[in-house]
Amino acid sequence: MPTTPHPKSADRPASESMSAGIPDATIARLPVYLRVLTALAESGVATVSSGALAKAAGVNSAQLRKDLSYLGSYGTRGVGYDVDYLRIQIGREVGSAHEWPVLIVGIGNLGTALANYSGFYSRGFRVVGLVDPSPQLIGREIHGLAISDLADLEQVVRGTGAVIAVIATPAEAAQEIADRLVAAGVTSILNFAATVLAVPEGVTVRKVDLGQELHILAYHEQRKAELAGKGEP
Amino acid sequence: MPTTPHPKSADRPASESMSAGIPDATIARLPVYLRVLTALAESGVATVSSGALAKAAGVNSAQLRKDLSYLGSYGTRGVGYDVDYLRIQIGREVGSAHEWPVLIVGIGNLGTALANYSGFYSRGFRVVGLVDPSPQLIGREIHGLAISDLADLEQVVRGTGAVIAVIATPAEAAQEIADRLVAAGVTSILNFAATVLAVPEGVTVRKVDLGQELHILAYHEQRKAELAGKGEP
DNA sequence: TTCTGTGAAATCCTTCACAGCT
DNA sequence: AGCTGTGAAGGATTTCACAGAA
Repeated sequence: MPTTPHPKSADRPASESMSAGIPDATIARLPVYLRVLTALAESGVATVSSGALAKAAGVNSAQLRKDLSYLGSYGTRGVGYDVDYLRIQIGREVGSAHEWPVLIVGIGNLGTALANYSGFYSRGFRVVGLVDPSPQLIGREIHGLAISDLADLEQVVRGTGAVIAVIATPAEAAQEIADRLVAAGVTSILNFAATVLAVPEGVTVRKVDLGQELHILAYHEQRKAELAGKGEP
Repeated sequence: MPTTPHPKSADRPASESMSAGIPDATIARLPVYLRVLTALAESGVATVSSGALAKAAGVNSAQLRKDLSYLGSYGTRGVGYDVDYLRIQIGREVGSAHEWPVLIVGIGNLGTALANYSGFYSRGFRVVGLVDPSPQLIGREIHGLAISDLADLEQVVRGTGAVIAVIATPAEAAQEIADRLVAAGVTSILNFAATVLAVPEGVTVRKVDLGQELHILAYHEQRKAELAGKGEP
């Protein structure tokens, strides 16, 4: 999985009332199921078995059933799952019932790609703010949304009510921006910068490092090459 | 971690000669250590303890020591690790001794961002091919490299000798492109398209789904909101 | 004494296998 | 008869805690 500086130690969150404690690994897969279910619904499929859904999502069917069991018992034994109903249930759990306002900081190539990424919109995220320090970019629009000056970061955060922000700046700038975002009220950060962010307790950071992903592939390539060197069975 | 359709079952790779069997979780962290070590070297630091390195990399110090122990015993008890030496060792293991030629398919916003991403170059990857079907893009150059016609995909793969490819196309096109890449000799794919790729045994796929990452953040946000509802300790 | 290297314990995740609805 | 829901087994990863080298 993407190497995430996890919520670390964290005292057992005390009150486990009702819908608590879904494993991170599971919530990472829910969006995949959601996408497959959407495709099925569009194809007019009304019910689906765990086996079929699992295959389309690229996971083991037992895993799929266990994942869904964390949400509740939404299937029918002997039949399968109702596509539309399951879609609603997963969507609710995953947070897309909510419309999340998202702020993107750093409108370079990557930030622009993210601002244009339609996948966000269709999954309940609204890009409500674009921020960059470059005078050449400030004022330009992407999908009708004007780029704001980095100097006004705090006002943009407060004005949009965004609690989720994406950092797509050079590594050098990332920590300072994270500090300012957190001070202004952001509590979740998706970090594309190649640096480890220090944030206070209660703020969640997920890191995506593109070079890192390639490194992992390169490692597997190297292993393959080594294995090929010695006689294969 | 990034939700990766893992090499699945995979028979125990038989011959465990010398440097075999490093856990995936560890190799996912090695690039992070590498980056921190590079920064330290540039700051003129000659030795570093596991505690300091771990803190800078955002991991537990026991974890860092265990990770490094898979590579060998490169530290000195009572002292720490020699920054330059450790850097070489990790670099070798992680595959950056090799210069990996990489092909990018789909030169939209994301593909362009990737083609411009300097992080690749500095870590031993060379973008040697850019491919897109759009007549408006074919022939344009990014950093002196011209975009090739998707129709010529196979020739580009063979001509460059790339075995690692990045797919940054719409989801609909991804599977067909993956099939063609594999047929032409590519054995590792980094997939940004929002779809599960089916590939033959022996081909490694890593998937990065940007919307998915946001979903996970949204989930944590929702949990925070729920917890805030009931009296905090 | 300091800090690494590593068995062993603890935790987290996946897969199996089967009881129980429909 | 078919397919879900889930204890329990099995793996993998993380953390602990301490023996041992400098």
